Amino acid sequence: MKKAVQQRTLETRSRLTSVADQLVAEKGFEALRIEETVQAAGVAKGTFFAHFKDKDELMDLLIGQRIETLLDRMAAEPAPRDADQLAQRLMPLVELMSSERYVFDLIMRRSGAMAVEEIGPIALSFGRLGELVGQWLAQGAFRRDVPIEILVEGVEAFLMQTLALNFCALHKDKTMKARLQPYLRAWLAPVAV
Amino acid sequence: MKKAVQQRTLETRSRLTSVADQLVAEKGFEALRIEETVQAAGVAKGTFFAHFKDKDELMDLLIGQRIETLLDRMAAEPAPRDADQLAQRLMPLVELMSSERYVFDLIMRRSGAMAVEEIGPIALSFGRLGELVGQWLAQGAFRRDVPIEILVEGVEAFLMQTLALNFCALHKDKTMKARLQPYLRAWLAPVAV
DNA sequence: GTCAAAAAATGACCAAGGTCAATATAAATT
DNA sequence: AATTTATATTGACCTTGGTCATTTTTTGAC
Repeated sequence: MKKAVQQRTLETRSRLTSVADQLVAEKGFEALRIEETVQAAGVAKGTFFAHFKDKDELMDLLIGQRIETLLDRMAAEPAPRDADQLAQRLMPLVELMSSERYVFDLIMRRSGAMAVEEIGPIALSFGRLGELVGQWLAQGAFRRDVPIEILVEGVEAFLMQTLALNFCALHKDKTMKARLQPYLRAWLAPVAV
Repeated sequence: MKKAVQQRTLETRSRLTSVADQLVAEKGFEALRIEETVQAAGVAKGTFFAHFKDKDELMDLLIGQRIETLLDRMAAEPAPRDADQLAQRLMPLVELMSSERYVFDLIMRRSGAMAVEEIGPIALSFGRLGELVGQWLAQGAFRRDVPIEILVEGVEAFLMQTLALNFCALHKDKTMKARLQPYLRAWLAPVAV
């Protein structure tokens, strides 16, 4: 049996991703061009597509990394105890996702995977986010009349709604925190039984 | 003052849209090609882009028309009186939006407009949907502790969540109605005060 | 060290959306 | 009817993501 993956492969791949990450840092995700990336990395275009299925897969990786970093920080702090604290805790993620329309669209496309083998970094990080939020909801003063799993999905739904409205001319007046808070309050408040 | 718009213009535009609509009916939205469309309509490619800013704008029009048709039917029936009836009423829309991944993505991109002059058929139809749902919520046995506007946005958020999960391998088991219902029950149920 | 097979890299090429200077047509003016 | 001006159409060309047969490099076996 031969060695499955060569050293060269790892180097090329890491060169591609780091170059791309650098270019994104300079000019944003939207502006990244594959041609530019491969030139800067010193490889041919075809090489790129031997390493990544398509442009989205690279973007998935780059954005997924950033989400993971945010999740690390979010998980390190003590659990939020009410809806407003939860909204507050989610703000770094909101900020990343609203930094560019392109980023939001890509996350929408990739946060759920059509097939198991398609699960990428973003989908994984959203799975992790769901677990984290689930733990918080189990601890704090939140409603208990609905399965936590459903509550978590609702939080994700409102997160997306907040972002979608952010890219909408008619709703530019409010800050995103001010938009997310009332949703989460109404969704998560303990219910008198 | 000169006649602003020529007869020829209307004819060309209508030929383009009807040909495209036909092609979509045959092969789906995803498979529509501009080149194919202009050939079938007997015009040059440039002509298409003199009539539509880009491919999305044509798709917006075609999908917007279908949504309007659904809304006509939905509005004609008596108001749903609880969350389950509301979920039921929304099913035709869910079905359209889940017919193709492409359709869902386009609606996500276009249901809110970045600028007022960008408001297209889909954004208009979603405005109309919001008003319709608002009227229903004002009539039925729904919670009153939250402004109706927020409730409506929540319904839209859960609609999108339901569809997003539908295109997700991990959640293929449930029907979309079965997924939408618990969200709307938990979101809209009257609250003891 | 040599050789065969597997893995990786290459770049010409393709697909499909989108642009624009040039051209053709229609409408208003004389 | 001729002329001018606004509007509509054209198609060659551009951009950019993506493909694939061919070539180069690496690796394991002898």
